[in-house]
Amino acid sequence: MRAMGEKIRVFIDGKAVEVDRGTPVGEVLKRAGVEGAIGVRMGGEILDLQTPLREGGELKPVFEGDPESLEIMRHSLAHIMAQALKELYGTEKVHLGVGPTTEEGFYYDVEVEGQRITEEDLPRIEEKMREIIRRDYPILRKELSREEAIRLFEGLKERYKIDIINRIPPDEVISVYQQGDFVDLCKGPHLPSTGRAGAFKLTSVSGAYWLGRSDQPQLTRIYGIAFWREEELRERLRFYEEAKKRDHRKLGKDLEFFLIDDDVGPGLVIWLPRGATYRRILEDYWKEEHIKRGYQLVYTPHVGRSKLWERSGHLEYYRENMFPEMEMEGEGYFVKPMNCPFHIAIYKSKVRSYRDLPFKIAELGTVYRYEMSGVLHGLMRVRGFTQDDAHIICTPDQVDEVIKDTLDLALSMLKDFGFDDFRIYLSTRPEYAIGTDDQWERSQNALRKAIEDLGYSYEVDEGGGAFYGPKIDVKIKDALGRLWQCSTIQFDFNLPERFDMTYIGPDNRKHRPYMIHRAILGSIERFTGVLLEHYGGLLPLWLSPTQVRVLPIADRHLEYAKKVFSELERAGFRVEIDDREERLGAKIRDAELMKIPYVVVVGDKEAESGTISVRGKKEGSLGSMTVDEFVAMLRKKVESRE
RNA sequence: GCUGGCGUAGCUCAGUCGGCAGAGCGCGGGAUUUGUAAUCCCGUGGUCGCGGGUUCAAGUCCCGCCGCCAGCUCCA
Repeated sequence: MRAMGEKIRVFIDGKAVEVDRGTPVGEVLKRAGVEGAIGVRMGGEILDLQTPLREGGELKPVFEGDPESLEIMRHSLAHIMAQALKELYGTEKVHLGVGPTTEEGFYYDVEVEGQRITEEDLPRIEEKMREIIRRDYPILRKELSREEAIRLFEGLKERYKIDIINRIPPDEVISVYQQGDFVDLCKGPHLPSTGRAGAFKLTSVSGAYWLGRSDQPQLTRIYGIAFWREEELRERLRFYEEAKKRDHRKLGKDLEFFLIDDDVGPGLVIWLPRGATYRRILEDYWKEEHIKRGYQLVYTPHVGRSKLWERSGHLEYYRENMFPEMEMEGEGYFVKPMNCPFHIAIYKSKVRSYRDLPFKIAELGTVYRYEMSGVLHGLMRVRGFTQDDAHIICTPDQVDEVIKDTLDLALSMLKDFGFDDFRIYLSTRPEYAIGTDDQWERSQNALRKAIEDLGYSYEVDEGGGAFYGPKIDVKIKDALGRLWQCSTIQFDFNLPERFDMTYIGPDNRKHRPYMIHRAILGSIERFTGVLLEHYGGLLPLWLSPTQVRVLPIADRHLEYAKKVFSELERAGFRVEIDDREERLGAKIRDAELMKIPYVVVVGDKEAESGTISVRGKKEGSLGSMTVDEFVAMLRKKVESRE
């Protein structure tokens, strides 16, 4: 394999070294006088010390603690876990799938014959892993021919590994890594020895399909997280504990925002008075912003005739996501999974001139979709939800302007809610697509230009668009850092054709318009879930269902409390009064637990001087002030959406 | 839908080996009139998710279903 005598040049920290082609990276580093590295970065690739260097180039040594080093260490931990499983359950009983790294750790997909691995087994597996780490096996790399590799893994009864080998392109090197008597098919990179592994913990067990396909067998996926230092690991575990408290499902219950009732049905949300108050404020704001931007607001029905969904193509392409058909007077109806056909009916109700475009209609449209029971998740993934939907119909010339305006609206609304950490994705033409090249090019350019003009960075999902058009998605993070799609701006070259939508141009002839679907919050439900987690339940003042709670200290202060209460109410705030016979401490505690932004305490002192004592959930005690001063402070915060 | 785990009072949870279904909070009544995160006393509250089975006896063991949780697959 190694062509003797052939030299390659590498550069390390600006220093040039000449070595034989095929010299292991570790040897190369030693030659360059670099010590203590556990691998190198070469271009986009991370290579470990065991890997023979095939080409010259720039090498960046990777040391413990570098971000790339975690990748190497976590990868080795996956192998150590696999070895532990083999030792615990028998080499021939454990069949390995894949064992990659994740953002915080690693997992391995395995099949253990005749055994069910549960979370109770994890401590035992961890113990065995620590033992393997203590044994400090050197981790050796070997390169094999395809035949040798297949023979090796047939002997080990590793059917999934053979499956992988058969998928490796013919020109790629097949490598295995060995530690002790454990051998695994693997590209690497790995630590020099098992003893170098850092702090880890196995966190959960779940099922995962082989190759990610539901027609393939399901393996057991064991997850772990890993860091170099014990302290970092503990901090991460603490973060998960904290995140549990921020879970919108818990907050939704504690703060009395919403309810999902078993008798009503899974994935169907009931908005309780406090949640409904918040939602009303949100919807009012949403409507105002849309009217400002020239949208017309509409309402459309929740069901529509089967033949409408036939024409729209939903029955052909979307039926498995729809609630089943119902029948009435010999006619079929479906509950709507989308609002588009209704909005199109509005567009088509009149002859439209180019002078009427862009035509922008918006609706908080409640749709119902069948989602598999296993995917339902609080407010984030439900079966009935309200999209903040809009459709924009415009001429080809207006596309740039329309998209820019739409993206600007989307991002400025997200910012009003306090989100500035979002990710923007541009999805382009897939292999199978309808529409002309000109349409695709024009719309993809419009999308790209809008993002760039507004000065945002984005990722391109090449070929990730729908068959009927390209799109921009904006995703925001929940408490655990999981991304949820909220905003979407999507071209549609399909429906205008299907519904024969037209406008009359300046040439007095019919033309086909461009149509854009878009949602900004995505759905009120999901957005609320993300918002609750983002703020840990303490919503900004303008969105808080109760903004102020007035707490009289004793019965005799009730009259003055009521006066303060009505002054605040008259000033336009959402106020409550806690007139229970409880101690102040208890009333404060309850207000804190309900995450009420401000409480106003009134007792003898305040009644006498005509003031109030203010305590903010975030700020703590703010001392005494007049109601007018307090109102001015609140107004400022509401206006700035603080 | 799949794999694994879980389901006990309105909420959070305990219930050992199969042997009388519990606590705190809440809620109702009473006492207390209170100054920045829980006042005290008394009372109230159960189809142990649903249905079947084993057993003298099932919250507990077995089977089926429903729901929830984690992940897979899929999506706003």
